[in-house]
Amino acid sequence: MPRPSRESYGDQKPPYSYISLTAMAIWSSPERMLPLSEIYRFITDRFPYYRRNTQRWQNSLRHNLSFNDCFVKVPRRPDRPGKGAYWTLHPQAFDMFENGSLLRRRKRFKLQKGEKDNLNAELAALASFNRAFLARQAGAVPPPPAMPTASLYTPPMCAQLSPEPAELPEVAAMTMLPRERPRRAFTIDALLEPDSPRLSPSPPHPVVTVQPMPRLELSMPSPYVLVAQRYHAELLQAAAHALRPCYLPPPPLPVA
DNA sequence: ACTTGTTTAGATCCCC
DNA sequence: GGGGATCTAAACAAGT
Repeated sequence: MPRPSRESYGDQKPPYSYISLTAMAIWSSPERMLPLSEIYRFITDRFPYYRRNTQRWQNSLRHNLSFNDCFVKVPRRPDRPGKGAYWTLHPQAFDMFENGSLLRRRKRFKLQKGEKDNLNAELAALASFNRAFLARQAGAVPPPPAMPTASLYTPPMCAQLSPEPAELPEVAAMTMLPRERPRRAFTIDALLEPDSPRLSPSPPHPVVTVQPMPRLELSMPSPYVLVAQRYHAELLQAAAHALRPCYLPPPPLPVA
């Protein structure tokens, strides 16, 4: 399929890849994770170009989410039912943009086979936990299985959890499309700089300030779970609260 | 029925 | 020119 010329973004199309746009959307959320529909909304809110031909670019975006290891699908919390999972960025993936630039990736982010297997196993276990949680809420007998992995809850990892979500950079006014490719670093935080009224007339050019990319500790174990950890912790709290009378300890199973 | 997610395929763009 | 990154299209399965 013919790809639009690189120059064609000049009139409308932003110079950012779908990966970049998705990363922006995810990064803009308080929990650093969003369902697909919210990612769509982020993009259409800020880039009028994407209000057209939605089927085309949304298909591409979904393809990117699935295809690229830099995006991690986190099962929904049982107390937040809805369609589709949440999507988050693999923390190590922040390193894949040159100098934090969203314009072009330095290198495709690829998990090692083992890493990917572990990740999938943990997320599958989490999804399984959620199903059991829901079943139990619905009155089913079997208690939720043990939480997915020790790695998520071992003290060193728990100690890294911040009590509150990381500060949210306000969503930037990004409704105006650049006429030419910016020549300076284009970081997620720069894009998400302090808000301005979203529906007010856009400035003639986007205001882009250069800020250092947040450097993440790449040495931390299971780095993808920074978001999932908080998610799990909340899940446990919710479970303990909602099911206190019967959740701890689980009733003994009837002996057949 | 519609949305979400996965996979495959083929094309262009861009850096080396 | 080769190879990686990106874009687009399409088919299909699964979930809501």
